[in-house]
Amino acid sequence: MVSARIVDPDEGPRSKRAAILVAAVERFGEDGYENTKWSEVADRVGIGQTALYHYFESKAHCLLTIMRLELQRSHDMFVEATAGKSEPVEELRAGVRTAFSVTEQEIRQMRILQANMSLLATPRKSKREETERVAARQLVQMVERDWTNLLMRGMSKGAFPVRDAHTLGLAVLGMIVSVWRWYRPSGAIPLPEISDMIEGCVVRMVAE
Amino acid sequence: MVSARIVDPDEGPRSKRAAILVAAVERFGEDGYENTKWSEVADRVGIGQTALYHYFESKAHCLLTIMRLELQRSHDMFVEATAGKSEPVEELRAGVRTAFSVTEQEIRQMRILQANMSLLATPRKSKREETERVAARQLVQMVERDWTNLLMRGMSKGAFPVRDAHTLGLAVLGMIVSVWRWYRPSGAIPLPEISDMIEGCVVRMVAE
DNA sequence: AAACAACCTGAGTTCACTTCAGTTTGAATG
DNA sequence: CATTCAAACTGAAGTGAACTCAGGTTGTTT
Repeated sequence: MVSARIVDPDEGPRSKRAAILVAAVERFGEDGYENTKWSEVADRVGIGQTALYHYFESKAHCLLTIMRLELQRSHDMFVEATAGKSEPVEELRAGVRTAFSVTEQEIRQMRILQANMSLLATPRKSKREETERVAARQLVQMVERDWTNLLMRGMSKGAFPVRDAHTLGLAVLGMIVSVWRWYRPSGAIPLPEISDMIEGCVVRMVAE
Repeated sequence: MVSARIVDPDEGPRSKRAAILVAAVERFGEDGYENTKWSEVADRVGIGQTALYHYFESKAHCLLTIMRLELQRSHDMFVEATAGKSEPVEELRAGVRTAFSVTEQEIRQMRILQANMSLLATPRKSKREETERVAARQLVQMVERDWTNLLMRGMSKGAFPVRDAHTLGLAVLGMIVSVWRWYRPSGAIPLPEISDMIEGCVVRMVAE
């Protein structure tokens, strides 16, 4: 089940939290966060608008939760995919490939994450929102460090020419995530082709 | 003068349009569009909130205008910088270098553009907003075509290996503009260094 | 069946953006 | 110098979507 990913452990049996997150991902992903009325999400779940506040402190709190969960997933997938690879170039390729091994739901989550990244910059007034924001921010840094560390390992092993690993990592990551700004499943180019193209680009950028 | 760039030809002598745009770029660029109150922009210019509506139909109309102007500038600079270069690799390098030859005001404009790109996806209700949106959208496509055409020229001349020029162009462009998400003039790495790093990455990506 | 927490609701509030119904300013004209 | 006119501006009122409040309902647990 698609929603299984975004179920948190400590939820009551009649909780609609997961359903709200799924509905919000759909609406925020298709029409954008600002363009989506919070009450539309309630309608889609089949509850009144005010019931949403039983689960999330605000519309922004829901958005931040979606972003945090997606960042957590991205980080976990990266670690899982690159673990146990001894050859730096293979590790690099694996990192790129997992970034594009995603379901349609996850594509929407990536799109939401990219479109609202700047939300993580400024502090939130309410406590629960701020908690999610800080968590998301740390995960962003963790993902950046994932890439930086991968590059540094390759450089120290002599597999990659020595360059500023941090800036190079941000460039690689920036190129990968920029895809979610324009890619649509209905588009002309299938995702595996894009993945191969980016993989080649990243290898040439880093290893030559 | 910095504001000279964003003065339109047909303005009365006491018009505050340019001053509003400058103030809006500052505020939207520092705190973000959503985080900035429209009335704060009025305060900074030294007029009442309602006076803003003499120049812009809405807060969004002002934002779209800023984005359109920045896209126009980016396109014009690209064309100017790459014209007359006969060597594809030199043309490529020139394209990257001009992308990073920017003032602090222009950095803020790029940041605003990147952060609110998704606004261009859905139609606007009011006429003047929609006009700006469509113009901005066409300029985005023009900038994408600028890069695609540059790459195709290099491929047909045999200077670059043949690849899908459109996807490759989007990847190059995506990597370049992703810098404006994290770069701050106060940061540790100076912009010329970042420019050199990206220039090298792009050349390896495209020409090898 | 009593108690309790989880879950939900309609009515009302707030805040920023926006509209309205005019007023002021200053340059051009007779 | 007075008149005219459009550009520029204003305070007060309106709007809509996010949010709060003061309770009501439901299902589980003891």
